[in-house]
Amino acid sequence: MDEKAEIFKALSDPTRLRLMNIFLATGDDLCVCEMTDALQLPQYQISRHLATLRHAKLLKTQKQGTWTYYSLDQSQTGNDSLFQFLQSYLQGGHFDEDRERLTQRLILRDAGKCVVGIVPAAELKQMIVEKLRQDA
Amino acid sequence: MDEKAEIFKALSDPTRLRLMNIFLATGDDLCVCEMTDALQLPQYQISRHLATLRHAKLLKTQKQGTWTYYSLDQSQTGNDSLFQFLQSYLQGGHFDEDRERLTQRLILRDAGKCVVGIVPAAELKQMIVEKLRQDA
DNA sequence: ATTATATATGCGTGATTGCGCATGTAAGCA
DNA sequence: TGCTTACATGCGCAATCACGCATATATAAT
Repeated sequence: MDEKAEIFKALSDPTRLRLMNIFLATGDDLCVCEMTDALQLPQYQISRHLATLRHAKLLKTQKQGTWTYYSLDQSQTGNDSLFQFLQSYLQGGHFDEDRERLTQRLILRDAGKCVVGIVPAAELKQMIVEKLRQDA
Repeated sequence: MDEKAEIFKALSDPTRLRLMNIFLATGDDLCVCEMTDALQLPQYQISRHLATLRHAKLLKTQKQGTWTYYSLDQSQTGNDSLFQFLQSYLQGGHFDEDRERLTQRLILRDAGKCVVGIVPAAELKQMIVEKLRQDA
């Protein structure tokens, strides 16, 4: 009971809901810099909120060199039904814009992995153009 | 988005989860004294938490004389799916005990309505016996 | 009118929360 | 070894929260 309350407390912040929405949208692993770019918030803020979600056992982490990948923690009992509910429940607001920015940002990945840190919003489009040219 | 966060914040407290569980269990209207007896907490605490849930538009109220009946607010968009999720999500812990105490307490109703205020736990069983004798 | 009852709320307190700023840690690279 | 990069965290502050205690409000009953 207290445990459930802790989970809802973790979901009781707009930034953390935006983070959860992003994970539910991709179903993929994401590193901190990608989420920082998607939500357009200071890195330390993203880090803190991710830690909160991890302590609530909604997310899990996996380190790969300097990069830390976060993803939905499917191992916890009840999380599956929670995630399924959230996926349909989180709509409207700025959720869609976050998803769009994330989609853009993920183009910069190489072989499915993040290869750059935080990208200033002003430089993203140019970098995407270069990336697409390289791939061709 | 902020609105959704507010809803989860309303759900981020053990006592409020117990209250929601009780409403989901009965689907019925309940007055403050009945919930006070079911959760075995001070009246002012129940009142405060109910106000929080009402402000989050999870519950609505309806006055009948001195009694105030609370019930699930089905009119808000998204609440239906939320309630459906919660009903299966809230299990175990002390949720079941609350439901049992509520079932007992509801026996004291007359024609489906509450007719007594807060009943000290020590007196409940005796009152139920009398009530059942009257009904027969 | 007065009293009793059902519910709500003002107030003070200790605890928690989110933010901003700065810095710490750890891994990769020159 | 030293520098850069990705991420985490200590600290102080202002805001919010839940509780306990007492009291206010409102309706009903005598």
